[in-house]
Amino acid sequence: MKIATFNINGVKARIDALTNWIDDTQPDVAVLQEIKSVDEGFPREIFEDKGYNVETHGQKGFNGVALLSKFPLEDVTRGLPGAAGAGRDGVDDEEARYIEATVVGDKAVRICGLYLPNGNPAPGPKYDYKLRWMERLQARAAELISHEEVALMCGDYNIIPQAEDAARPDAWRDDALFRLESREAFRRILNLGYTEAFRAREAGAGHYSFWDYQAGAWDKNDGIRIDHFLLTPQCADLLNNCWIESDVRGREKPSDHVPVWVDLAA
DNA sequence: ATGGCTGGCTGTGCCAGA
Repeated sequence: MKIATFNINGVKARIDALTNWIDDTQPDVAVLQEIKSVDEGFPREIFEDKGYNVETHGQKGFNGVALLSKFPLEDVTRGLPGAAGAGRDGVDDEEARYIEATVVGDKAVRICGLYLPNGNPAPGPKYDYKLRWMERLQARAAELISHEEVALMCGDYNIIPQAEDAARPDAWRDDALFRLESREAFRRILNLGYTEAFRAREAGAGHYSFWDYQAGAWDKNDGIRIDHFLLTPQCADLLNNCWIESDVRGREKPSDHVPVWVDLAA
Protein backbone atom coordinates (compact mmCIF):
# COMPACT_ATOMS: atom_id res chain seq x y z
CA MET A 1 0.00 0.00 0.00
CA LYS A 2 1.46 3.33 -1.09
CA ILE A 3 0.40 6.29 1.03
CA ALA A 4 1.34 9.92 0.34
CA THR A 5 0.92 12.99 2.53
CA PHE A 6 0.71 16.27 0.64
CA ASN A 7 0.01 19.83 1.82
CA ILE A 8 -1.58 21.14 -1.37
CA ASN A 9 -2.06 24.81 -0.31
CA GLY A 10 -5.59 25.16 -1.67
CA VAL A 11 -7.52 22.54 -3.61
CA LYS A 12 -9.02 25.07 -6.03
CA ALA A 13 -5.68 26.59 -6.95
CA ARG A 14 -4.02 23.16 -7.10
CA ILE A 15 -6.63 21.11 -8.93
CA ASP A 16 -4.64 20.68 -12.17
CA ALA A 17 -1.33 20.01 -10.44
CA LEU A 18 -3.05 17.66 -7.97
CA THR A 19 -4.97 15.61 -10.54
CA ASN A 20 -1.89 15.33 -12.79
CA TRP A 21 0.12 14.10 -9.81
CA ILE A 22 -2.55 11.52 -8.93
CA ASP A 23 -2.76 10.31 -12.53
CA ASP A 24 1.03 9.96 -12.68
CA THR A 25 1.69 8.38 -9.28
CA GLN A 26 -1.54 6.53 -8.43
CA PRO A 27 -1.35 6.66 -4.64
CA ASP A 28 -3.49 4.10 -2.86
CA VAL A 29 -4.11 6.75 -0.21
CA ALA A 30 -3.50 10.50 -0.42
CA VAL A 31 -3.60 12.41 2.87
CA LEU A 32 -4.14 16.08 2.04
CA GLN A 33 -3.67 19.22 4.13
CA GLU A 34 -4.63 22.87 3.58
CA ILE A 35 -7.49 22.11 1.24
CA LYS A 36 -8.76 25.63 2.11
CA SER A 37 -12.29 24.55 1.30
CA VAL A 38 -15.54 23.75 3.02
CA ASP A 39 -16.69 20.14 2.66
CA GLU A 40 -19.39 21.10 0.13
CA GLY A 41 -16.84 22.98 -1.98
CA PHE A 42 -14.34 20.12 -2.24
CA PRO A 43 -14.35 18.73 -5.81
CA ARG A 44 -14.93 15.16 -4.64
CA GLU A 45 -16.41 13.97 -7.94
CA ILE A 46 -13.11 14.59 -9.72
CA PHE A 47 -11.43 12.09 -7.41
CA GLU A 48 -14.35 9.69 -7.20
CA ASP A 49 -14.27 9.48 -11.00
CA LYS A 50 -10.64 8.34 -10.66
CA GLY A 51 -11.71 5.55 -8.29
CA TYR A 52 -11.10 7.20 -4.92
CA ASN A 53 -13.21 7.26 -1.81
CA VAL A 54 -13.20 10.78 -0.40
CA GLU A 55 -13.55 12.06 3.17
CA THR A 56 -13.02 15.70 4.09
CA HIS A 57 -12.86 17.87 7.18
CA GLY A 58 -12.91 21.39 5.80
CA GLN A 59 -13.55 24.96 6.78
CA LYS A 60 -13.85 28.26 4.98
CA GLY A 61 -10.69 29.88 3.73
CA PHE A 62 -8.00 28.19 5.76
CA ASN A 63 -6.77 24.82 6.96
CA GLY A 64 -8.85 21.75 6.06
CA VAL A 65 -7.75 18.13 5.62
CA ALA A 66 -8.91 15.27 3.39
CA LEU A 67 -8.39 11.59 2.72
CA LEU A 68 -8.50 10.02 -0.75
CA SER A 69 -8.33 6.23 -0.85
CA LYS A 70 -8.70 3.52 -3.45
CA PHE A 71 -9.64 1.22 -0.57
CA PRO A 72 -12.70 1.72 1.61
CA LEU A 73 -12.40 4.33 4.36
CA GLU A 74 -14.00 3.09 7.58
CA ASP A 75 -14.68 4.55 11.03
CA VAL A 76 -13.96 8.12 9.94
CA THR A 77 -13.53 10.68 12.72
CA ARG A 78 -13.01 14.41 12.30
CA GLY A 79 -11.16 16.71 14.67
CA LEU A 80 -8.48 16.06 17.28
CA PRO A 81 -10.01 15.08 20.62
CA GLY A 82 -9.49 17.14 23.71
CA ALA A 83 -10.13 20.73 22.66
CA ALA A 84 -11.15 23.19 25.33
CA GLY A 85 -14.81 23.99 24.79
CA ALA A 86 -15.36 20.85 22.79
CA GLY A 87 -18.44 20.94 20.60
CA ARG A 88 -21.46 18.70 20.46
CA ASP A 89 -19.45 15.75 19.11
CA GLY A 90 -16.90 16.19 21.86
CA VAL A 91 -14.27 17.08 19.32
CA ASP A 92 -12.20 19.90 18.07
CA ASP A 93 -11.80 23.57 18.02
CA GLU A 94 -13.00 25.67 15.12
CA GLU A 95 -9.87 24.90 13.12
CA ALA A 96 -10.17 21.88 10.79
CA ARG A 97 -6.80 20.19 11.14
CA TYR A 98 -7.32 16.49 11.82
CA ILE A 99 -9.04 13.44 10.35
CA GLU A 100 -8.74 9.70 10.97
CA ALA A 101 -9.96 6.67 9.09
CA THR A 102 -9.18 2.99 8.76
CA VAL A 103 -8.06 1.94 5.30
CA VAL A 104 -8.60 -1.71 4.57
CA GLY A 105 -6.23 -3.15 1.98
CA ASP A 106 -4.42 -6.46 2.52
CA LYS A 107 -4.31 -5.33 6.14
CA ALA A 108 -6.24 -2.67 8.02
CA VAL A 109 -4.25 0.53 8.61
CA ARG A 110 -5.47 3.32 10.91
CA ILE A 111 -4.46 6.57 9.20
CA CYS A 112 -4.39 9.93 10.99
CA GLY A 113 -4.04 12.99 8.76
CA LEU A 114 -2.96 16.16 10.52
CA TYR A 115 -2.15 19.79 9.86
CA LEU A 116 -0.34 20.97 12.95
CA PRO A 117 -0.58 24.71 13.71
CA ASN A 118 2.29 26.87 12.49
CA GLY A 119 2.60 28.70 15.81
CA ASN A 120 4.29 31.89 14.70
CA PRO A 121 4.95 34.39 16.06
CA ALA A 122 6.62 32.71 19.02
CA PRO A 123 6.21 33.32 21.82
CA GLY A 124 2.59 34.39 21.79
CA PRO A 125 -0.99 33.08 21.74
CA LYS A 126 -0.53 31.28 18.42
CA TYR A 127 2.49 29.50 19.79
CA ASP A 128 0.57 28.57 22.93
CA TYR A 129 -2.13 27.11 20.70
CA LYS A 130 0.48 25.06 18.81
CA LEU A 131 1.92 23.60 22.02
CA ARG A 132 -1.54 22.81 23.41
CA TRP A 133 -2.46 21.16 20.12
CA MET A 134 0.70 19.05 20.35
CA GLU A 135 -0.26 17.96 23.88
CA ARG A 136 -3.59 16.76 22.51
CA LEU A 137 -1.82 15.02 19.62
CA GLN A 138 0.48 13.30 22.11
CA ALA A 139 -2.54 12.05 24.04
CA ARG A 140 -4.09 10.62 20.87
CA ALA A 141 -0.72 9.16 19.87
CA ALA A 142 -0.47 7.41 23.24
CA GLU A 143 -3.93 5.93 22.81
CA LEU A 144 -3.03 4.62 19.36
CA ILE A 145 0.19 3.05 20.64
CA SER A 146 -1.74 1.29 23.39
CA HIS A 147 -3.93 -0.47 20.81
CA GLU A 148 -0.87 -2.30 19.41
CA GLU A 149 -2.24 -2.05 15.90
CA VAL A 150 -1.02 -0.96 12.47
CA ALA A 151 -1.45 2.81 12.56
CA LEU A 152 0.31 5.94 11.40
CA MET A 153 0.09 9.69 11.89
CA CYS A 154 1.12 11.73 8.89
CA GLY A 155 0.87 15.25 7.57
CA ASP A 156 2.27 18.73 7.89
CA TYR A 157 3.69 18.78 11.41
CA ASN A 158 5.21 22.27 11.03
CA ILE A 159 8.17 20.88 12.96
CA ILE A 160 11.80 20.82 11.82
CA PRO A 161 12.97 17.87 13.93
CA GLN A 162 16.75 18.44 13.76
CA ALA A 163 19.28 20.91 12.38
CA GLU A 164 19.99 18.61 9.43
CA ASP A 165 16.35 19.04 8.39
CA ALA A 166 16.91 22.69 7.38
CA ALA A 167 19.27 24.14 4.79
CA ARG A 168 19.88 27.12 7.09
CA PRO A 169 19.08 25.97 10.62
CA ASP A 170 20.38 29.18 12.19
CA ALA A 171 17.70 31.16 10.33
CA TRP A 172 15.02 29.05 12.08
CA ARG A 173 16.49 28.98 15.57
CA ASP A 174 13.77 31.14 17.19
CA ASP A 175 10.97 30.16 14.81
CA ALA A 176 7.94 28.21 16.04
CA LEU A 177 8.90 25.38 13.66
CA PHE A 178 12.30 24.83 15.20
CA ARG A 179 12.51 26.36 18.66
CA LEU A 180 13.43 23.95 21.41
CA GLU A 181 9.96 23.61 22.96
CA SER A 182 8.52 22.60 19.58
CA ARG A 183 11.15 19.96 18.95
CA GLU A 184 10.82 18.64 22.48
CA ALA A 185 7.06 18.27 22.04
CA PHE A 186 7.61 16.38 18.76
CA ARG A 187 10.22 14.17 20.41
CA ARG A 188 7.86 13.32 23.26
CA ILE A 189 5.45 11.91 20.70
CA LEU A 190 8.23 9.97 18.95
CA ASN A 191 9.39 8.60 22.28
CA LEU A 192 6.03 6.99 22.93
CA GLY A 193 7.40 4.38 20.54
CA TYR A 194 6.83 5.80 17.07
CA THR A 195 9.17 5.38 14.13
CA GLU A 196 9.75 8.47 11.98
CA ALA A 197 9.58 6.71 8.63
CA PHE A 198 11.89 8.94 6.62
CA ARG A 199 14.67 8.79 9.19
CA ALA A 200 14.27 5.01 9.35
CA ARG A 201 15.42 4.97 5.71
CA GLU A 202 17.73 7.98 5.29
CA ALA A 203 20.14 9.47 7.82
CA GLY A 204 21.67 12.28 5.80
CA ALA A 205 21.11 16.03 5.61
CA GLY A 206 19.67 17.91 2.65
CA HIS A 207 16.22 16.29 2.40
CA TYR A 208 13.36 18.77 2.48
CA SER A 209 9.60 18.79 1.98
CA PHE A 210 8.92 22.56 1.91
CA TRP A 211 10.48 25.47 0.05
CA ASP A 212 9.09 28.98 0.52
CA TYR A 213 7.63 30.72 -2.51
CA GLN A 214 9.77 33.75 -1.67
CA ALA A 215 13.37 34.62 -2.40
CA GLY A 216 14.01 31.79 -4.86
CA ALA A 217 14.06 29.23 -2.05
CA TRP A 218 13.52 26.29 -4.44
CA ASP A 219 16.23 27.43 -6.85
CA LYS A 220 18.65 27.77 -3.93
CA ASN A 221 17.42 24.52 -2.32
CA ASP A 222 16.73 26.55 0.80
CA GLY A 223 14.25 24.07 2.24
CA ILE A 224 13.03 22.49 5.44
CA ARG A 225 11.66 19.01 6.25
CA ILE A 226 8.36 19.44 8.10
CA ASP A 227 6.05 16.78 6.59
CA HIS A 228 6.39 13.48 8.41
CA PHE A 229 5.11 9.94 8.87
CA LEU A 230 5.07 8.51 12.39
CA LEU A 231 4.47 4.76 12.51
CA THR A 232 3.37 2.55 15.39
CA PRO A 233 5.69 -0.44 15.96
CA GLN A 234 3.19 -2.71 14.23
CA CYS A 235 3.19 -0.35 11.25
CA ALA A 236 6.96 0.12 11.22
CA ASP A 237 7.28 -3.67 10.84
CA LEU A 238 5.50 -3.26 7.48
CA LEU A 239 7.62 -0.36 6.18
CA ASN A 240 9.07 -1.13 2.78
CA ASN A 241 10.21 2.38 1.94
CA CYS A 242 9.79 6.10 2.57
CA TRP A 243 10.75 8.89 0.20
CA ILE A 244 10.18 12.55 -0.59
CA GLU A 245 8.96 13.40 -4.09
CA SER A 246 10.88 16.66 -4.24
CA ASP A 247 10.72 17.19 -8.01
CA VAL A 248 7.01 18.08 -7.65
CA ARG A 249 8.16 21.46 -6.29
CA GLY A 250 9.62 22.36 -9.70
CA ARG A 251 6.44 21.76 -11.69
CA GLU A 252 3.82 24.18 -13.01
CA LYS A 253 1.97 26.17 -10.30
CA PRO A 254 3.27 24.03 -7.44
CA SER A 255 2.33 23.92 -3.78
CA ASP A 256 5.11 25.09 -1.48
CA HIS A 257 5.14 21.54 -0.03
CA VAL A 258 5.86 18.28 -1.87
CA PRO A 259 4.45 14.78 -1.30
CA VAL A 260 6.11 12.41 1.17
CA TRP A 261 5.44 8.71 0.62
CA VAL A 262 5.50 5.43 2.49
CA ASP A 263 5.18 2.01 0.96
CA LEU A 264 3.76 -0.51 3.45
CA ALA A 265 3.42 -4.27 3.16
CA ALA A 266 -0.28 -3.83 3.90
C1' DA B 1 14.82 39.75 5.36
C1' DT B 2 10.03 41.58 11.64
C1' DG B 3 8.93 38.89 4.69
C1' DG B 4 11.33 39.05 -1.26
C1' DC B 5 5.27 34.88 -2.97
C1' DT B 6 0.87 32.70 -2.99
C1' DG B 7 -4.07 31.68 -1.85
C1' DG B 8 -8.53 33.06 -0.22
C1' DC B 9 -11.71 36.38 0.40
C1' DT B 10 -16.58 39.81 -0.72
C1' DG B 11 -11.49 41.89 -1.12
C1' DT B 12 -10.49 46.82 -4.67
C1' DG B 13 -6.11 45.51 0.39
C1' DC B 14 -5.81 42.34 4.29
C1' DC B 15 -4.65 38.11 6.70
C1' DA B 16 -2.26 33.75 6.94
C1' DG B 17 1.28 30.81 5.79
C1' DA B 18 6.48 28.98 7.34
